[in-house]
Amino acid sequence: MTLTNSLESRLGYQLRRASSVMMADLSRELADLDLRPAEVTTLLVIAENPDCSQTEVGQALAIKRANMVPIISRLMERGLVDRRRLDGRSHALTLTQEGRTMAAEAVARIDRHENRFTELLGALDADVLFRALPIIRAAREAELES
Amino acid sequence: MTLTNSLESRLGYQLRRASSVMMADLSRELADLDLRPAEVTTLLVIAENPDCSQTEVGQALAIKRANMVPIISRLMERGLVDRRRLDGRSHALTLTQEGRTMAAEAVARIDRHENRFTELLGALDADVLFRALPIIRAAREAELES
DNA sequence: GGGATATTGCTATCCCTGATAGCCGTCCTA
DNA sequence: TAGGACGGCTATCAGGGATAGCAATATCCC
Repeated sequence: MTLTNSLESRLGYQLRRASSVMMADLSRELADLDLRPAEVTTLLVIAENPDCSQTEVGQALAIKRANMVPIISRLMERGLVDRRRLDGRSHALTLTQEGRTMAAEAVARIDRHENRFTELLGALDADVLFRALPIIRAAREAELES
Repeated sequence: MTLTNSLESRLGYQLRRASSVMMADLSRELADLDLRPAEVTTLLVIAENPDCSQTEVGQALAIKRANMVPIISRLMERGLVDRRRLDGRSHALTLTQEGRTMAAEAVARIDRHENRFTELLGALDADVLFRALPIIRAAREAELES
Protein backbone atom coordinates (compact mmCIF):
# COMPACT_ATOMS: atom_id res chain seq x y z
CA MET A 1 0.00 0.00 0.00
CA THR A 2 1.15 3.51 -0.73
CA LEU A 3 0.35 5.96 1.99
CA THR A 4 -0.89 9.48 1.56
CA ASN A 5 1.34 12.11 3.04
CA SER A 6 0.11 15.65 3.23
CA LEU A 7 3.51 16.74 4.43
CA GLU A 8 4.41 16.72 0.76
CA SER A 9 2.77 20.11 0.55
CA ARG A 10 5.00 21.54 3.28
CA LEU A 11 7.92 23.66 2.36
CA GLY A 12 10.00 22.63 5.34
CA TYR A 13 9.44 18.97 4.63
CA GLN A 14 10.33 19.28 0.96
CA LEU A 15 13.41 21.23 1.88
CA ARG A 16 14.56 18.62 4.33
CA ARG A 17 14.03 15.73 1.95
CA ALA A 18 15.72 17.48 -0.95
CA SER A 19 18.60 18.58 1.19
CA SER A 20 19.10 15.12 2.57
CA VAL A 21 19.24 13.63 -0.92
CA MET A 22 21.90 16.10 -1.96
CA MET A 23 23.89 15.60 1.24
CA ALA A 24 23.90 11.86 0.72
CA ASP A 25 25.10 12.31 -2.83
CA LEU A 26 27.81 14.71 -1.71
CA SER A 27 29.00 12.38 1.02
CA ARG A 28 29.30 9.60 -1.47
CA GLU A 29 31.21 11.80 -3.87
CA LEU A 30 33.66 12.74 -1.12
CA ALA A 31 33.87 9.42 0.64
CA ASP A 32 37.16 8.26 -0.81
CA LEU A 33 38.79 11.57 0.05
CA ASP A 34 37.85 10.80 3.63
CA LEU A 35 36.36 14.25 4.00
CA ARG A 36 33.08 14.89 5.72
CA PRO A 37 30.84 17.61 4.30
CA ALA A 38 31.57 19.88 7.25
CA GLU A 39 35.29 19.43 6.71
CA VAL A 40 35.17 20.25 3.01
CA THR A 41 33.23 23.42 3.55
CA THR A 42 35.75 24.45 6.19
CA LEU A 43 38.60 23.65 3.85
CA LEU A 44 37.10 25.74 1.08
CA VAL A 45 36.42 28.72 3.28
CA ILE A 46 40.00 28.70 4.52
CA ALA A 47 41.22 28.40 0.93
CA GLU A 48 39.35 31.54 0.01
CA ASN A 49 40.24 33.43 3.15
CA PRO A 50 43.82 32.80 4.11
CA ASP A 51 44.70 33.83 7.66
CA CYS A 52 41.14 33.77 8.86
CA SER A 53 40.33 32.60 12.35
CA GLN A 54 38.43 29.59 13.52
CA THR A 55 35.42 31.50 14.77
CA GLU A 56 35.25 33.46 11.54
CA VAL A 57 34.99 30.24 9.57
CA GLY A 58 32.35 29.11 11.99
CA GLN A 59 30.37 32.28 11.46
CA ALA A 60 30.52 31.94 7.70
CA LEU A 61 29.28 28.37 7.86
CA ALA A 62 26.93 28.58 10.83
CA ILE A 63 29.06 26.18 12.82
CA LYS A 64 29.39 26.89 16.51
CA ARG A 65 32.80 27.70 17.95
CA ALA A 66 32.79 24.54 20.02
CA ASN A 67 32.05 22.40 17.00
CA MET A 68 34.81 23.94 14.93
CA VAL A 69 37.44 22.55 17.26
CA PRO A 70 37.40 18.90 16.18
CA ILE A 71 37.01 19.89 12.54
CA ILE A 72 40.13 22.05 12.56
CA SER A 73 42.01 19.50 14.65
CA ARG A 74 41.37 16.79 12.15
CA LEU A 75 42.28 18.95 9.18
CA MET A 76 45.53 19.86 10.90
CA GLU A 77 46.33 16.29 11.85
CA ARG A 78 45.94 15.35 8.23
CA GLY A 79 48.31 18.10 7.21
CA LEU A 80 45.74 19.98 5.18
CA VAL A 81 45.54 23.07 7.36
CA ASP A 82 48.23 25.00 9.11
CA ARG A 83 47.86 27.64 11.74
CA ARG A 84 49.97 30.42 13.06
CA ARG A 85 49.45 32.16 16.36
CA LEU A 86 48.15 35.66 15.81
CA ASP A 87 47.76 36.88 19.34
CA GLY A 88 47.28 35.11 22.61
CA ARG A 89 43.85 33.95 21.62
CA SER A 90 43.46 33.56 17.92
CA HIS A 91 45.19 31.70 15.15
CA ALA A 92 45.53 32.49 11.47
CA LEU A 93 44.47 29.52 9.38
CA THR A 94 45.94 28.67 6.00
CA LEU A 95 46.00 25.65 3.74
CA THR A 96 49.16 23.64 3.32
CA GLN A 97 50.23 22.70 -0.17
CA GLU A 98 48.54 19.38 0.37
CA GLY A 99 45.47 21.22 1.58
CA ARG A 100 45.35 23.23 -1.62
CA THR A 101 45.57 20.08 -3.70
CA MET A 102 42.81 18.50 -1.67
CA ALA A 103 40.65 21.59 -1.95
CA ALA A 104 41.04 21.63 -5.72
CA GLU A 105 40.04 17.99 -5.95
CA ALA A 106 37.10 18.62 -3.65
CA VAL A 107 35.88 21.52 -5.76
CA ALA A 108 36.03 19.37 -8.86
CA ARG A 109 33.89 16.76 -7.17
CA ILE A 110 31.46 19.28 -5.83
CA ASP A 111 31.10 20.63 -9.35
CA ARG A 112 30.22 17.19 -10.63
CA HIS A 113 27.85 16.68 -7.76
CA GLU A 114 26.11 20.01 -8.28
CA ASN A 115 25.83 19.49 -12.01
CA ARG A 116 24.09 16.18 -11.53
CA PHE A 117 21.29 18.09 -9.87
CA THR A 118 21.20 21.41 -11.65
CA GLU A 119 20.94 19.55 -14.93
CA LEU A 120 17.59 18.29 -13.78
CA LEU A 121 16.30 21.77 -13.15
CA GLY A 122 15.58 24.39 -15.75
CA ALA A 123 17.81 27.45 -15.61
CA LEU A 124 14.82 29.45 -14.51
CA ASP A 125 14.03 27.13 -11.62
CA ALA A 126 17.63 27.22 -10.53
CA ASP A 127 17.53 31.00 -10.52
CA VAL A 128 14.44 31.00 -8.38
CA LEU A 129 16.04 28.58 -5.95
CA PHE A 130 19.10 30.75 -5.57
CA ARG A 131 16.87 33.70 -4.89
CA ALA A 132 14.39 31.97 -2.62
CA LEU A 133 16.65 29.88 -0.42
CA PRO A 134 18.62 32.84 0.96
CA ILE A 135 15.32 34.50 1.82
CA ILE A 136 14.34 31.50 3.89
CA ARG A 137 17.74 31.48 5.51
CA ALA A 138 17.59 35.17 6.31
CA ALA A 139 14.30 34.64 8.10
CA ARG A 140 16.33 33.44 11.02
CA GLU A 141 17.41 36.96 11.87
CA ALA A 142 13.86 38.25 11.68
CA GLU A 143 12.88 35.35 13.87
CA LEU A 144 15.49 36.08 16.49
CA GLU A 145 14.32 39.66 16.82
CA SER A 146 10.82 38.68 17.74
CA MET B 1 36.22 40.61 9.05
CA THR B 2 33.59 39.07 6.86
CA LEU B 3 34.76 36.11 4.90
CA THR B 4 33.97 35.32 1.32
CA ASN B 5 32.24 32.04 0.80
CA SER B 6 31.79 30.75 -2.70
CA LEU B 7 29.69 27.92 -1.35
CA GLU B 8 26.90 30.46 -1.40
CA SER B 9 26.55 29.70 -5.08
CA ARG B 10 26.06 26.00 -4.45
CA LEU B 11 22.60 24.55 -4.53
CA GLY B 12 23.35 21.85 -1.99
CA TYR B 13 24.78 24.33 0.44
CA GLN B 14 21.86 26.72 0.11
CA LEU B 15 19.47 23.84 0.55
CA ARG B 16 21.16 22.67 3.70
CA ARG B 17 21.29 26.11 5.26
CA ALA B 18 17.69 26.91 4.40
CA SER B 19 16.50 23.55 5.60
CA SER B 20 18.36 23.88 8.85
CA VAL B 21 16.80 27.27 9.52
CA MET B 22 13.34 25.87 8.99
CA MET B 23 14.05 22.80 11.09
CA ALA B 24 15.24 24.96 13.96
CA ASP B 25 12.11 27.05 13.73
CA LEU B 26 9.92 23.97 13.66
CA SER B 27 11.65 22.42 16.63
CA ARG B 28 11.08 25.58 18.59
CA GLU B 29 7.45 25.65 17.61
CA LEU B 30 6.99 22.07 18.76
CA ALA B 31 9.24 22.14 21.79
CA ASP B 32 6.55 22.49 24.44
CA LEU B 33 4.60 19.61 22.94
CA ASP B 34 7.69 17.53 23.57
CA LEU B 35 7.54 16.20 20.03
CA ARG B 36 10.58 15.84 17.84
CA PRO B 37 10.21 16.59 14.16
CA ALA B 38 10.51 12.93 13.26
CA GLU B 39 7.79 12.08 15.76
CA VAL B 40 5.37 14.68 14.44
CA THR B 41 5.75 13.55 10.88
CA THR B 42 5.14 9.98 11.99
CA LEU B 43 2.08 11.06 13.94
CA LEU B 44 0.64 12.88 10.95
CA VAL B 45 1.22 10.03 8.55
CA ILE B 46 -0.53 7.63 10.90
CA ALA B 47 -3.38 10.12 11.27
CA GLU B 48 -3.87 10.13 7.53
CA ASN B 49 -3.41 6.40 7.08
CA PRO B 50 -5.09 4.53 9.88
CA ASP B 51 -4.04 0.89 10.18
CA CYS B 52 -0.83 1.39 8.29
CA SER B 53 2.26 -0.52 9.31
CA GLN B 54 5.50 0.74 10.74
CA THR B 55 7.58 0.08 7.65
CA GLU B 56 4.99 1.76 5.47
CA VAL B 57 5.30 4.91 7.52
CA GLY B 58 9.03 4.59 7.23
CA GLN B 59 8.84 4.31 3.47
CA ALA B 60 6.64 7.38 3.21
CA LEU B 61 9.05 9.42 5.32
CA ALA B 62 12.36 7.92 4.24
CA ILE B 63 13.01 6.58 7.71
CA LYS B 64 14.65 3.18 7.93
CA ARG B 65 12.82 0.30 9.53
CA ALA B 66 15.31 0.17 12.37
CA ASN B 67 14.90 3.84 13.12
CA MET B 68 11.13 3.67 13.24
CA VAL B 69 11.25 1.43 16.28
CA PRO B 70 12.15 4.00 18.95
CA ILE B 71 9.86 6.57 17.35
CA ILE B 72 6.82 4.31 17.51
CA SER B 73 7.77 3.10 20.98
CA ARG B 74 7.86 6.59 22.33
CA LEU B 75 4.58 7.57 20.69
CA MET B 76 2.96 4.49 22.19
CA GLU B 77 4.41 5.09 25.64
CA ARG B 78 2.94 8.54 25.53
CA GLY B 79 -0.44 7.11 24.63
CA LEU B 80 -0.63 8.87 21.29
CA VAL B 81 -0.46 5.80 19.10
CA ASP B 82 -2.07 2.45 19.46
CA ARG B 83 -1.34 -0.71 17.60
CA ARG B 84 -3.16 -3.88 16.89
CA ARG B 85 -1.57 -7.09 15.73
CA LEU B 86 -2.43 -7.79 12.12
CA ASP B 87 -0.60 -11.01 11.53
CA GLY B 88 2.40 -12.59 13.14
CA ARG B 89 4.68 -9.91 11.81
CA SER B 90 2.92 -6.63 11.31
CA HIS B 91 0.88 -4.24 13.35
CA ALA B 92 -1.84 -1.82 12.33
CA LEU B 93 -1.13 1.63 13.71
CA THR B 94 -3.78 4.11 14.71
CA LEU B 95 -3.94 7.27 16.76
CA THR B 96 -5.58 7.27 20.14
CA GLN B 97 -8.02 10.04 20.96
CA GLU B 98 -5.16 11.83 22.65
CA GLY B 99 -3.05 11.26 19.57
CA ARG B 100 -5.67 12.88 17.39
CA THR B 101 -5.79 15.90 19.67
CA MET B 102 -2.03 16.15 19.61
CA ALA B 103 -1.94 15.79 15.84
CA ALA B 104 -4.45 18.58 15.42
CA GLU B 105 -2.43 20.86 17.65
CA ALA B 106 0.73 19.95 15.78
CA VAL B 107 -0.84 20.72 12.43
CA ALA B 108 -1.91 24.13 13.71
CA ARG B 109 1.63 24.86 14.76
CA ILE B 110 3.10 23.61 11.54
CA ASP B 111 0.71 25.89 9.70
CA ARG B 112 1.95 28.87 11.67
CA HIS B 113 5.52 27.79 11.13
CA GLU B 114 5.08 27.33 7.40
CA ASN B 115 3.27 30.62 7.02
CA ARG B 116 6.08 32.50 8.65
CA PHE B 117 8.26 31.41 5.77
CA THR B 118 5.93 31.28 2.80
CA GLU B 119 4.90 34.84 3.57
CA LEU B 120 8.42 35.87 2.75
CA LEU B 121 8.29 34.27 -0.66
CA GLY B 122 6.19 35.36 -3.56
CA ALA B 123 3.49 32.92 -4.61
CA LEU B 124 5.42 32.31 -7.79
CA ASP B 125 8.62 31.44 -5.97
CA ALA B 126 6.73 29.09 -3.71
CA ASP B 127 5.29 27.36 -6.75
CA VAL B 128 8.71 26.91 -8.23
CA LEU B 129 10.02 25.50 -4.98
CA PHE B 130 7.27 22.96 -4.79
CA ARG B 131 8.02 21.92 -8.32
CA ALA B 132 11.80 21.95 -8.07
CA LEU B 133 12.37 20.29 -4.71
CA PRO B 134 10.64 17.04 -5.63
CA ILE B 135 12.80 16.91 -8.75
CA ILE B 136 15.91 17.07 -6.62
CA ARG B 137 14.51 14.45 -4.33
CA ALA B 138 13.60 12.16 -7.19
CA ALA B 139 17.18 12.30 -8.41
CA ARG B 140 17.96 9.75 -5.76
CA GLU B 141 16.29 6.99 -7.74
CA ALA B 142 18.17 7.94 -10.89
CA GLU B 143 21.31 7.94 -8.82
CA LEU B 144 20.72 4.49 -7.38
CA GLU B 145 20.30 3.00 -10.82
CA SER B 146 23.71 4.12 -11.94
C1' DG C 1 46.65 52.01 35.23
C1' DG C 2 43.28 48.93 36.24
C1' DG C 3 39.02 46.63 36.58
C1' DA C 4 35.08 45.11 33.98
C1' DT C 5 33.85 43.03 29.73
C1' DA C 6 34.35 40.55 25.48
C1' DT C 7 36.64 37.30 22.74
C1' DT C 8 39.06 32.89 21.37
C1' DG C 9 39.75 28.39 21.67
C1' DC C 10 38.70 24.55 24.22
C1' DT C 11 36.51 20.47 27.16
C1' DA C 12 32.78 17.82 28.20
C1' DT C 13 28.28 16.47 27.27
C1' DC C 14 24.07 15.90 25.22
C1' DC C 15 20.34 15.46 21.48
C1' DC C 16 18.55 14.20 16.98
C1' DT C 17 18.75 12.00 12.67
C1' DG C 18 20.30 8.44 9.95
C1' DA C 19 22.90 4.10 8.56
C1' DT C 20 24.46 -0.89 9.07
C1' DA C 21 24.50 -5.66 10.46
C1' DG C 22 22.24 -9.22 11.99
C1' DC C 23 18.39 -12.02 14.74
C1' DC C 24 13.89 -14.04 14.90
C1' DG C 25 9.54 -15.28 13.91
C1' DT C 26 6.18 -15.32 10.23
C1' DC C 27 4.33 -15.43 5.61
C1' DC C 28 4.19 -16.72 1.02
C1' DT C 29 5.03 -19.27 -2.92
C1' DA C 30 7.34 -22.32 -6.20
C1' DT D 1 7.59 -28.14 2.45
C1' DA D 2 11.58 -25.53 1.86
C1' DG D 3 13.57 -21.29 0.66
C1' DG D 4 13.11 -16.62 0.28
C1' DA D 5 10.91 -12.33 1.38
C1' DC D 6 9.08 -9.54 5.06
C1' DG D 7 8.17 -7.03 9.58
C1' DG D 8 9.83 -5.75 13.78
C1' DC D 9 13.64 -5.54 16.64
C1' DT D 10 18.53 -5.00 18.98
C1' DA D 11 22.92 -3.05 19.05
C1' DT D 12 25.97 0.09 17.48
C1' DC D 13 28.06 3.73 15.00
C1' DA D 14 28.63 8.30 12.48
C1' DG D 15 27.55 12.96 11.61
C1' DG D 16 25.79 17.46 12.59
C1' DG D 17 24.42 20.56 15.97
C1' DA D 18 23.64 22.64 20.82
C1' DT D 19 24.86 24.04 25.65
C1' DA D 20 27.54 25.18 29.78
C1' DG D 21 31.46 26.59 31.47
C1' DC D 22 36.76 27.40 31.80
C1' DA D 23 41.28 29.74 31.00
C1' DA D 24 43.90 32.94 28.83
C1' DT D 25 44.02 37.06 26.54
C1' DA D 26 42.57 41.43 24.59
C1' DT D 27 39.95 45.68 24.83
C1' DC D 28 37.52 49.44 26.48
C1' DC D 29 36.46 52.85 29.60
C1' DC D 30 36.61 55.04 34.03
